[in-house]
Amino acid sequence: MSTDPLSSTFHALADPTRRSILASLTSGEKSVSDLAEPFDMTMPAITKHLKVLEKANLIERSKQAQYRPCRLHPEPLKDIDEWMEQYRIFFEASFDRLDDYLKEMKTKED
Amino acid sequence: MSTDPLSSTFHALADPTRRSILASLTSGEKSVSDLAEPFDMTMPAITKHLKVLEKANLIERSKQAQYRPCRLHPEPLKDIDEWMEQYRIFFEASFDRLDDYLKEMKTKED
DNA sequence: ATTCTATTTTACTAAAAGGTTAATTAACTA
DNA sequence: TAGTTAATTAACCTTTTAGTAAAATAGAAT
Repeated sequence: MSTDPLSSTFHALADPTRRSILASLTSGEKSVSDLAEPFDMTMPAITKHLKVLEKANLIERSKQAQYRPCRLHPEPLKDIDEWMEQYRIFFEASFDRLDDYLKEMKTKED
Repeated sequence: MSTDPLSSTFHALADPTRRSILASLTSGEKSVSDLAEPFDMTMPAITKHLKVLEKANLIERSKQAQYRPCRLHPEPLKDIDEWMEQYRIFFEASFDRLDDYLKEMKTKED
């Protein structure tokens, strides 16, 4: 896997378990066991998924007694949102707006 | 890699070469050789990257003589954009708006 | 001090990713 | 028809991923 931030973020999101963990964190901080509960998977597997999310900077961790709670760190999602910007014209555009855009491109060529 | 559409899309985007190929296609249809030109990589490697993009439905291909031109198919990006929706409150929100949101959540609990 | 609970680390596995070179296919060109 | 160009396939290699089971760590509770 490439190590640039955008690649790390996309990679972390390319797994349904990890996306589900993130969604679970939208309702607040959670322990590892809480996060693991919905999945038919051993704890070490969850630990690994959390490491991937942590390396992508999508979660932050702390310590409370023997717990290592996780919370959402949404900044990398903002970076993805900004990366998407260059494509919005292609998927958000009405045909009219795309047509305008293509005409604009042509004008710049002259 | 998981085979659900969102995972395929995120996986395809988790590589700088593939993101660069997509960006290159924003200026229109391109042949494989055209797409390969900026990279210090053999043609089979590019062919593989194109297959990943194609499986993720991010590009479409056609035939013109001995060429197999690619064009952008942006729909899966729209799906990502929609998936992001649930997180916008966390990364787009002013602190005030996030505060409102959290109060709203609390209200729902009662 | 011992035991229980929460989590991580280690060691191992199988499959997938991302690249290579060499061979192959397909269509144009002289 | 022979040769050239465009692209893919086949075979191979190395690293990473995603999981496991078993052992280790750390703090809480009895």
